[in-house]
Amino acid sequence: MGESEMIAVWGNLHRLYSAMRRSLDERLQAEAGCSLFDHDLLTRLDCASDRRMRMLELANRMEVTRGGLTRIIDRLVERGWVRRDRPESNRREVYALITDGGARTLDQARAVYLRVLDRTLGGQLSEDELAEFGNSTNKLLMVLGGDR
Amino acid sequence: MGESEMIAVWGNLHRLYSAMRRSLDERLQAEAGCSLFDHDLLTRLDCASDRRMRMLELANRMEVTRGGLTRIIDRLVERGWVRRDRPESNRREVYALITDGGARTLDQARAVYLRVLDRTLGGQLSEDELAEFGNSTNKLLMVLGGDR
DNA sequence: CAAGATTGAATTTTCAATCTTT
DNA sequence: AAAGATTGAAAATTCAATCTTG
Repeated sequence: MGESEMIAVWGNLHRLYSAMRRSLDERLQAEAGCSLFDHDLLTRLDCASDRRMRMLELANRMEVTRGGLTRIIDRLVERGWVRRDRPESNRREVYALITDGGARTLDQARAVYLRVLDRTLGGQLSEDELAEFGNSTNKLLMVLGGDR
Repeated sequence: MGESEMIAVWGNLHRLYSAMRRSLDERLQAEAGCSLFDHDLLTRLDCASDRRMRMLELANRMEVTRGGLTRIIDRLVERGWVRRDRPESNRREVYALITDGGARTLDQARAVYLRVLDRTLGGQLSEDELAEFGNSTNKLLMVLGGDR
Protein backbone atom coordinates (compact mmCIF):
# COMPACT_ATOMS: atom_id res chain seq x y z
CA MET A 1 0.00 0.00 0.00
CA GLY A 2 1.17 3.52 -0.79
CA GLU A 3 2.38 5.90 1.84
CA SER A 4 -0.26 8.47 1.20
CA GLU A 5 -3.12 6.01 1.73
CA MET A 6 -1.62 4.90 5.02
CA ILE A 7 -1.26 8.46 6.17
CA ALA A 8 -4.82 9.18 5.14
CA VAL A 9 -6.13 6.19 7.08
CA TRP A 10 -4.22 7.18 10.20
CA GLY A 11 -5.45 10.75 9.78
CA ASN A 12 -9.03 9.54 9.55
CA LEU A 13 -8.57 7.36 12.58
CA HIS A 14 -7.25 10.36 14.48
CA ARG A 15 -10.10 12.65 13.47
CA LEU A 16 -12.72 9.98 14.08
CA TYR A 17 -11.41 9.16 17.52
CA SER A 18 -11.14 12.83 18.54
CA ALA A 19 -14.55 13.73 17.21
CA MET A 20 -16.25 10.80 18.91
CA ARG A 21 -14.45 11.50 22.17
CA ARG A 22 -15.46 15.15 22.03
CA SER A 23 -19.03 14.24 21.25
CA LEU A 24 -19.26 11.71 24.08
CA ASP A 25 -17.60 14.06 26.55
CA GLU A 26 -19.83 17.02 25.69
CA ARG A 27 -23.07 15.08 25.97
CA LEU A 28 -21.98 13.39 29.20
CA GLN A 29 -20.96 16.69 30.79
CA ALA A 30 -24.20 18.33 29.74
CA GLU A 31 -26.63 15.52 30.55
CA ALA A 32 -25.00 13.40 33.22
CA GLY A 33 -22.62 15.84 34.90
CA CYS A 34 -19.56 13.69 34.42
CA SER A 35 -16.71 13.48 31.93
CA LEU A 36 -16.04 10.64 29.52
CA PHE A 37 -13.03 9.78 31.65
CA ASP A 38 -15.27 9.58 34.74
CA HIS A 39 -17.70 7.35 32.88
CA ASP A 40 -14.95 5.01 31.77
CA LEU A 41 -13.41 4.77 35.21
CA LEU A 42 -16.74 4.16 36.93
CA THR A 43 -17.58 1.54 34.32
CA ARG A 44 -14.32 -0.28 35.06
CA LEU A 45 -15.12 -0.37 38.76
CA ASP A 46 -18.73 -1.35 38.15
CA CYS A 47 -17.71 -4.31 35.99
CA ALA A 48 -14.83 -5.48 38.18
CA SER A 49 -15.29 -8.41 40.52
CA ASP A 50 -16.55 -7.05 43.86
CA ARG A 51 -16.99 -3.74 41.99
CA ARG A 52 -13.52 -2.67 43.05
CA MET A 53 -10.01 -2.58 41.69
CA ARG A 54 -6.48 -2.14 43.03
CA MET A 55 -4.97 1.29 42.44
CA LEU A 56 -2.08 0.15 40.26
CA GLU A 57 -4.29 -2.08 38.13
CA LEU A 58 -6.79 0.75 37.64
CA ALA A 59 -4.00 3.20 36.78
CA ASN A 60 -2.76 0.84 34.07
CA ARG A 61 -6.23 0.35 32.63
CA MET A 62 -6.93 4.07 32.56
CA GLU A 63 -3.47 4.79 31.15
CA VAL A 64 -2.42 7.24 33.86
CA THR A 65 0.45 7.08 36.35
CA ARG A 66 0.09 5.75 39.88
CA GLY A 67 0.54 9.21 41.34
CA GLY A 68 -1.96 10.66 38.91
CA LEU A 69 -4.59 8.12 39.87
CA THR A 70 -4.20 8.92 43.56
CA ARG A 71 -5.38 12.49 42.86
CA ILE A 72 -8.08 11.41 40.45
CA ILE A 73 -9.53 9.09 43.07
CA ASP A 74 -9.24 11.89 45.66
CA ARG A 75 -11.51 14.00 43.49
CA LEU A 76 -13.98 11.19 42.85
CA VAL A 77 -14.13 10.50 46.58
CA GLU A 78 -14.95 14.17 47.20
CA ARG A 79 -17.73 13.88 44.66
CA GLY A 80 -19.05 10.85 46.50
CA TRP A 81 -18.78 8.45 43.57
CA VAL A 82 -15.91 6.30 44.81
CA ARG A 83 -14.47 5.24 48.15
CA ARG A 84 -11.23 3.60 49.22
CA ASP A 85 -11.06 0.19 50.80
CA ARG A 86 -7.97 -1.03 52.65
CA PRO A 87 -8.46 -4.74 53.30
CA GLU A 88 -7.47 -6.06 56.75
CA SER A 89 -5.67 -9.00 55.14
CA ASN A 90 -3.07 -6.84 53.44
CA ARG A 91 -2.99 -3.26 54.58
CA ARG A 92 -0.56 -2.16 51.90
CA GLU A 93 -3.19 -2.53 49.21
CA VAL A 94 -5.82 0.07 48.44
CA TYR A 95 -8.90 -0.71 46.43
CA ALA A 96 -11.05 1.90 44.69
CA LEU A 97 -14.68 0.96 44.97
CA ILE A 98 -17.77 2.47 43.35
CA THR A 99 -20.40 3.86 45.76
CA ASP A 100 -24.18 3.81 45.36
CA GLY A 101 -24.01 7.44 44.33
CA GLY A 102 -21.40 6.54 41.76
CA ALA A 103 -23.59 3.77 40.46
CA ARG A 104 -26.53 6.18 40.10
CA THR A 105 -24.39 8.64 38.17
CA LEU A 106 -23.14 5.81 36.01
CA ASP A 107 -26.70 4.77 35.21
CA GLN A 108 -27.45 8.26 33.94
CA ALA A 109 -24.18 8.43 32.05
CA ARG A 110 -24.66 5.04 30.51
CA ALA A 111 -27.87 6.09 28.79
CA VAL A 112 -26.24 9.16 27.29
CA TYR A 113 -23.19 7.16 26.26
CA LEU A 114 -25.24 4.53 24.47
CA ARG A 115 -27.33 7.14 22.71
CA VAL A 116 -24.25 8.94 21.40
CA LEU A 117 -22.63 5.70 20.27
CA ASP A 118 -25.82 4.70 18.52
CA ARG A 119 -26.02 8.02 16.73
CA THR A 120 -22.39 8.04 15.65
CA LEU A 121 -21.63 4.37 15.00
CA GLY A 122 -24.90 2.51 14.75
CA GLY A 123 -26.67 5.04 12.58
CA GLN A 124 -23.98 5.39 9.95
CA LEU A 125 -22.83 1.94 8.92
CA SER A 126 -24.72 -1.19 7.91
CA GLU A 127 -24.46 -4.30 10.05
CA ASP A 128 -21.99 -5.78 7.61
CA GLU A 129 -19.88 -2.68 7.34
CA LEU A 130 -19.68 -2.39 11.07
CA ALA A 131 -18.80 -6.04 11.54
CA GLU A 132 -16.09 -5.69 8.92
CA PHE A 133 -14.85 -2.54 10.59
CA GLY A 134 -14.65 -4.39 13.88
CA ASN A 135 -12.70 -7.21 12.23
CA SER A 136 -10.16 -4.82 10.81
CA THR A 137 -9.57 -3.14 14.14
CA ASN A 138 -9.12 -6.57 15.70
CA LYS A 139 -6.48 -7.56 13.18
CA LEU A 140 -4.67 -4.28 13.64
CA LEU A 141 -4.72 -4.68 17.40
CA MET A 142 -3.05 -8.08 17.19
CA VAL A 143 0.35 -6.78 16.17
CA LEU A 144 0.23 -3.83 18.53
CA GLY A 145 -0.13 -5.84 21.68
CA GLY A 146 -3.51 -4.23 22.14
CA ASP A 147 -3.66 -5.65 25.62
CA ARG A 148 -4.15 -3.11 28.35
CA MET B 1 -27.03 -3.16 15.65
CA GLY B 2 -26.83 -4.34 19.25
CA GLU B 3 -25.45 -2.26 22.04
CA SER B 4 -22.70 -4.65 22.92
CA GLU B 5 -21.30 -4.68 19.37
CA MET B 6 -21.24 -0.90 19.28
CA ILE B 7 -19.46 -0.76 22.59
CA ALA B 8 -16.98 -3.34 21.39
CA VAL B 9 -16.27 -1.36 18.22
CA TRP B 10 -15.73 1.85 20.17
CA GLY B 11 -13.53 -0.03 22.63
CA ASN B 12 -11.43 -1.37 19.75
CA LEU B 13 -11.17 2.07 18.23
CA HIS B 14 -9.98 3.40 21.58
CA ARG B 15 -7.37 0.70 22.09
CA LEU B 16 -6.20 0.89 18.49
CA TYR B 17 -5.79 4.63 18.59
CA SER B 18 -3.97 4.59 21.94
CA ALA B 19 -1.67 1.76 20.96
CA MET B 20 -0.75 3.35 17.64
CA ARG B 21 -0.17 6.71 19.28
CA ARG B 22 2.05 5.13 21.92
CA SER B 23 3.97 3.23 19.32
CA LEU B 24 4.51 6.30 17.13
CA ASP B 25 5.47 8.46 20.10
CA GLU B 26 7.96 5.96 21.51
CA ARG B 27 9.74 5.41 18.22
CA LEU B 28 9.84 9.13 17.43
CA GLN B 29 11.24 10.00 20.87
CA ALA B 30 13.86 7.29 20.62
CA GLU B 31 14.94 7.76 17.02
CA ALA B 32 14.17 11.37 16.10
CA GLY B 33 14.21 13.11 19.48
CA CYS B 34 10.73 14.58 19.12
CA SER B 35 7.25 13.66 20.26
CA LEU B 36 4.35 12.65 18.04
CA PHE B 37 2.77 15.99 18.87
CA ASP B 38 5.94 17.80 17.72
CA HIS B 39 5.94 15.79 14.51
CA ASP B 40 2.32 16.63 13.80
CA LEU B 41 2.75 20.32 14.50
CA LEU B 42 5.89 20.60 12.38
CA THR B 43 4.13 18.71 9.60
CA ARG B 44 1.26 21.22 9.67
CA LEU B 45 3.68 24.11 9.33
CA ASP B 46 5.72 22.36 6.68
CA CYS B 47 2.64 21.74 4.54
CA ALA B 48 1.04 25.14 5.03
CA SER B 49 1.33 27.79 2.34
CA ASP B 50 4.51 29.79 3.06
CA ARG B 51 5.31 27.06 5.63
CA ARG B 52 3.64 29.14 8.32
CA MET B 53 0.33 29.36 10.11
CA ARG B 54 -1.51 31.87 12.29
CA MET B 55 -1.54 31.03 15.99
CA LEU B 56 -5.29 30.64 16.35
CA GLU B 57 -5.60 28.49 13.25
CA LEU B 58 -2.77 26.25 14.43
CA ALA B 59 -4.29 25.99 17.90
CA ASN B 60 -7.56 24.81 16.38
CA ARG B 61 -5.85 22.26 14.14
CA MET B 62 -3.80 20.88 17.02
CA GLU B 63 -6.82 20.90 19.32
CA VAL B 64 -5.26 22.97 22.07
CA THR B 65 -6.28 26.36 23.49
CA ARG B 66 -4.80 29.65 22.28
CA GLY B 67 -2.99 30.16 25.55
CA GLY B 68 -1.70 26.61 25.46
CA LEU B 69 -0.26 27.05 21.99
CA THR B 70 1.61 30.20 23.02
CA ARG B 71 3.65 28.13 25.48
CA ILE B 72 4.06 25.20 23.12
CA ILE B 73 5.50 27.52 20.49
CA ASP B 74 7.73 29.11 23.15
CA ARG B 75 9.27 25.70 23.78
CA LEU B 76 9.66 24.89 20.08
CA VAL B 77 11.34 28.27 19.55
CA GLU B 78 13.80 27.44 22.35
CA ARG B 79 14.54 24.16 20.62
CA GLY B 80 15.19 26.05 17.40
CA TRP B 81 12.53 24.28 15.34
CA VAL B 82 10.07 27.16 14.98
CA ARG B 83 10.19 30.94 14.90
CA ARG B 84 7.57 33.67 15.12
CA ASP B 85 6.79 36.06 12.32
CA ARG B 86 4.84 39.29 12.88
CA PRO B 87 3.98 40.67 9.46
CA GLU B 88 4.36 44.42 8.91
CA SER B 89 0.98 44.58 7.23
CA ASN B 90 -0.95 43.57 10.34
CA ARG B 91 1.02 43.63 13.52
CA ARG B 92 -1.71 42.00 15.58
CA GLU B 93 -1.15 38.68 13.85
CA VAL B 94 1.57 36.22 14.75
CA TYR B 95 2.60 33.41 12.46
CA ALA B 96 4.47 30.31 13.57
CA LEU B 97 6.98 29.29 10.96
CA ILE B 98 9.17 26.20 10.67
CA THR B 99 12.94 26.81 10.64
CA ASP B 100 15.59 24.90 8.71
CA GLY B 101 16.48 23.07 11.89
CA GLY B 102 12.83 22.17 12.32
CA ALA B 103 12.70 20.89 8.77
CA ARG B 104 15.75 18.71 9.37
CA THR B 105 14.19 17.23 12.49
CA LEU B 106 10.98 16.67 10.58
CA ASP B 107 12.85 14.77 7.87
CA GLN B 108 14.25 12.40 10.47
CA ALA B 109 10.91 12.07 12.16
CA ARG B 110 9.08 11.49 8.92
CA ALA B 111 11.09 8.37 8.15
CA VAL B 112 10.36 6.89 11.57
CA TYR B 113 6.70 7.84 11.31
CA LEU B 114 6.26 6.16 7.95
CA ARG B 115 8.06 3.04 9.08
CA VAL B 116 5.81 2.69 12.13
CA LEU B 117 2.67 3.30 10.08
CA ASP B 118 3.78 0.74 7.55
CA ARG B 119 4.43 -1.84 10.24
CA THR B 120 1.13 -1.24 12.04
CA LEU B 121 -1.29 -0.43 9.22
CA GLY B 122 0.28 -1.49 5.95
CA GLY B 123 1.57 -4.83 7.14
CA GLN B 124 -1.66 -6.06 8.68
CA LEU B 125 -4.47 -5.48 6.22
CA SER B 126 -4.84 -6.25 2.54
CA GLU B 127 -5.24 -3.41 0.05
CA ASP B 128 -8.98 -4.07 -0.09
CA GLU B 129 -9.42 -4.30 3.64
CA LEU B 130 -7.56 -1.08 4.14
CA ALA B 131 -9.52 0.74 1.46
CA GLU B 132 -12.76 -0.50 3.01
CA PHE B 133 -11.55 0.56 6.44
CA GLY B 134 -10.82 4.02 5.07
CA ASN B 135 -14.29 4.20 3.54
CA SER B 136 -15.94 3.35 6.82
CA THR B 137 -14.01 5.99 8.72
CA ASN B 138 -15.00 8.50 6.05
CA LYS B 139 -18.67 7.70 6.42
CA LEU B 140 -18.46 7.92 10.18
CA LEU B 141 -16.71 11.26 9.98
CA MET B 142 -19.51 12.74 7.88
CA VAL B 143 -22.04 12.91 10.67
CA LEU B 144 -19.54 14.04 13.26
CA GLY B 145 -18.51 17.17 11.49
CA GLY B 146 -15.01 15.74 11.35
CA ASP B 147 -13.79 19.08 10.09
CA ARG B 148 -11.12 20.68 12.19
C1' DC C 1 14.31 -4.46 51.94
C1' DA C 2 10.31 -5.18 48.63
C1' DA C 3 5.51 -4.07 47.41
C1' DG C 4 2.19 -0.67 47.19
C1' DA C 5 0.35 3.77 47.52
C1' DT C 6 0.82 8.71 48.46
C1' DT C 7 3.19 13.30 48.35
C1' DG C 8 6.17 17.42 46.82
C1' DA C 9 8.13 19.60 43.07
C1' DA C 10 8.12 20.38 38.33
C1' DT C 11 5.70 20.46 33.89
C1' DT C 12 1.85 21.12 31.04
C1' DT C 13 -2.62 22.70 30.04
C1' DT C 14 -6.67 25.54 30.62
C1' DC C 15 -9.32 29.69 31.90
C1' DA C 16 -9.91 34.37 32.44
C1' DA C 17 -7.77 38.74 32.43
C1' DT C 18 -4.70 41.76 29.98
C1' DC C 19 -1.96 43.85 26.55
C1' DT C 20 -1.39 45.48 21.68
C1' DT C 21 -2.85 46.73 17.18
C1' DT C 22 -6.50 47.99 14.07
C1' DA D 1 -14.36 48.53 20.73
C1' DA D 2 -12.99 44.28 18.33
C1' DA D 3 -9.36 41.06 16.78
C1' DG D 4 -5.46 38.64 18.07
C1' DA D 5 -2.06 36.95 20.99
C1' DT D 6 0.12 36.61 25.54
C1' DT D 7 0.19 36.17 30.69
C1' DG D 8 -0.93 34.99 35.67
C1' DA D 9 -3.36 31.92 38.39
C1' DA D 10 -5.41 27.58 38.85
C1' DA D 11 -5.98 22.67 37.70
C1' DA D 12 -4.25 18.32 36.18
C1' DT D 13 -0.48 15.24 35.25
C1' DT D 14 4.09 13.22 35.70
C1' DC D 15 8.41 12.05 37.99
C1' DA D 16 11.02 11.01 41.81
C1' DA D 17 11.19 10.74 46.64
C1' DT D 18 8.86 9.12 50.72
C1' DC D 19 5.87 6.80 53.74
C1' DT D 20 3.70 2.35 55.34
C1' DT D 21 2.98 -2.50 55.63
C1' DG D 22 4.60 -7.17 54.95
